[in-house]
Amino acid sequence: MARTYHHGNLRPVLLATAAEAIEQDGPAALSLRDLARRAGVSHAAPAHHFGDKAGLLTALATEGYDLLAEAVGAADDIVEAGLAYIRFAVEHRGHFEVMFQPDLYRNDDPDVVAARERAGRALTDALAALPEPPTAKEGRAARLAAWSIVHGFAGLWIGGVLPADLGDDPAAAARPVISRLFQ
Amino acid sequence: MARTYHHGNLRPVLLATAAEAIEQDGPAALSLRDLARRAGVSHAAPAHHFGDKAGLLTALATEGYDLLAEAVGAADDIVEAGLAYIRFAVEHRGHFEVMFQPDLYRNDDPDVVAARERAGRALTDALAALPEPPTAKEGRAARLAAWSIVHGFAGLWIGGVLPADLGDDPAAAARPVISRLFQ
DNA sequence: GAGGAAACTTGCCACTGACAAGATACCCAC
DNA sequence: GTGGGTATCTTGTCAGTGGCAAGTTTCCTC
Repeated sequence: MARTYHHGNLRPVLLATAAEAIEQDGPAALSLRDLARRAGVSHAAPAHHFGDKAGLLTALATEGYDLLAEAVGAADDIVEAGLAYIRFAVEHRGHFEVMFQPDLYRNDDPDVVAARERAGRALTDALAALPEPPTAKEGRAARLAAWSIVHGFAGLWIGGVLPADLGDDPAAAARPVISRLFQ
Repeated sequence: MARTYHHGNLRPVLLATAAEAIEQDGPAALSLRDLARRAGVSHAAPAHHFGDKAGLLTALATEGYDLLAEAVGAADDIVEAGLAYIRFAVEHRGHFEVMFQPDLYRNDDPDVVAARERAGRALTDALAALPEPPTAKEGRAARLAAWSIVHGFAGLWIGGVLPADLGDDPAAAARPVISRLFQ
């Protein structure tokens, strides 16, 4: 691949490299100049596509919510949807860490808001299989409980505070845990 | 309060200011030099007490785990312990955000490891009130489920992705949610 | 009150994000 | 095809940051 003046595919490459870098060193250590170096472009090239650092992370969060919606939507069982959520968080840790840290990006950006709503719908749909709750209030509590338990397990797993003898398969470790909520 | 060469109380002041700053702008935006300015000392003063930025955040995480252990330990009911966890996360958001982002600090520092274990014991103790599980495996799943649901709710609340009409009292909003797990 | 340690300062360097201005390649109307 | 407009990328610069080294001031102990 000859180096031309135009990279031609810079935006997605930067996003992918950013996700990888965050996965390794966390969002705080992310450097736009490092991304540019890895992509073989000048230090100011990222700014053209994303404006600034927050812009890049906004795009990354948007991509993350869409990936999450896809992953959860593909599950056909309620527990499987929860495990898909956890699998997404661990396999796309870079995206996940950004998504739920609103200080890192423009939380109210229209694109990210729309993507977040799509993901929210996918989660709600997955929970539609639950027995119809007696009141709307209880229905909401049930949805929040399900979301909380999978989000919490994912966060703890990523946070590195869980005992090491849980193994290295988060879905396998999570199954008996989240099953306690749906019985 | 006359300005003397020796600040005299710099370490705790820096920790408190750091927690405040992180609460406002997130851990990524934290600047040691800004902390030093706010405390009225030179830009290199923080390094004396903490070595480097990771050292300061290590101390902050340690303090956070101790505060968490205290908060959870003071609750006498299992649901109350969960709500105390969530209240801690929201009221000490600065500590909380650092604690579960291992990339930010020295995760294996002896002090922070010890504090983390103290907090873990406090959580386990709070769960001792649960009915004795038939197997050790189920007992662990129950503990992880409880930890996950409160940790997840706290993370979602802080992440700013929960619907706004939940109000502004996280404990009140969380009670019906986490109660679903203990019934 | 002397000596040594602790607390803090000044000065410096490499790196970063953001901005401005310029260079190059692409693409569409004609 | 070609000329002009535009998207893409580069070079240059600036203030701010973290970390290190060396120096200064205060405290504390014997």
